[in-house]
Amino acid sequence: MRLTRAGEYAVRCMVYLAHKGQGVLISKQEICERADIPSHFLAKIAQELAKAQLIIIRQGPKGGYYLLPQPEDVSLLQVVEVMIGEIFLNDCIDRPQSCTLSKSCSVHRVWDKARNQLRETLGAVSLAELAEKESCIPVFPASISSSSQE
Amino acid sequence: MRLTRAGEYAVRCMVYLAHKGQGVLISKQEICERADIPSHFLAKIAQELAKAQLIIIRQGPKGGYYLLPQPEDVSLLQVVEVMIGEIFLNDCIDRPQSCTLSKSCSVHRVWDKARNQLRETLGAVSLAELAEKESCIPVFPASISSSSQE
DNA sequence: GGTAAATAAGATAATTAATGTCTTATTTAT
DNA sequence: ATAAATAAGACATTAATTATCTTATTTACC
Repeated sequence: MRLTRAGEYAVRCMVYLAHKGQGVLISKQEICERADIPSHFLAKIAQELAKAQLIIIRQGPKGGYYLLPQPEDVSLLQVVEVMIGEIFLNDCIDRPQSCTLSKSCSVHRVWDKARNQLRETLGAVSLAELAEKESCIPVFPASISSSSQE
Repeated sequence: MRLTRAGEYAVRCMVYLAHKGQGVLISKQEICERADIPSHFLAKIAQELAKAQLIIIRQGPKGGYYLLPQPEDVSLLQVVEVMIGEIFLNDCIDRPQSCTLSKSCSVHRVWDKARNQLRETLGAVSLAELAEKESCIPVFPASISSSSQE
């Protein structure tokens, strides 16, 4: 019951972009190096983020990614669920038919509550808040090392 | 980010035993059939529950399992964590060294809060509560079908 | 337009975790 | 002593995750 690497990488990428500001194009390479994400892995992650309309991908030289919505308008929950799918915690919440009683099942109700709380907590915080405070993702506008990964 | 089958089975098994009452010996076969758990899989799960002092295993003819503590004294969280390990949600919570700033990282703080909430919710409900109310685990003292799984 | 830089897209491989099964050993009621 | 019941651990299968590789496409710049 843990966030996947892909989910973790997506969060890092999004926080990094949010820190740079909405619409600011950043090269994939810079993101990889700064947020410590394997280059090809980020490519796949970015595709999903783009499909979900969270970023825009620009190809070609001077290409890269930029944040599509305002950082205030994207929650941590959104980013996480784009990557790992909707959070359910327990199978019987996802597929009510897997459990005959669902609605009146005491165990079911606990998982339902836990799930709602979790989604609420992750949904209450925006990329803007995450980016404006100090975080593990190094964002200072320093020079990028020239050791490419690609 | 979902409870494993093993975790789900463990909960079913424990709720079933709790419904029967502390100290009441129930055959493994009965539990398997009623809670719909593959027999050999339950064997492994039971070993972990026993190691964690949640049940006692009796071998031999007329053997089976019974609840060691009072149902009031076992939380859903305990059962779940015996099976899947301590819940962390995010790697950086489990291993603070995986993230340089940990304490002051804004992302870290959200996961920490979410984790605490989740563990609190699961920790607040006991097997006694789960067993006394209606649940998906069929517990009525009916006859067991004679079609053995073993 | 041509070229090179940058990312896309999808296939594939490697790794790890989860699930389930099988075999042999041990315990215990009768 | 025997048979019933579970233990313990090895093994197999499946699925998910993570990562990489190859080929294709886009686009800035000459």
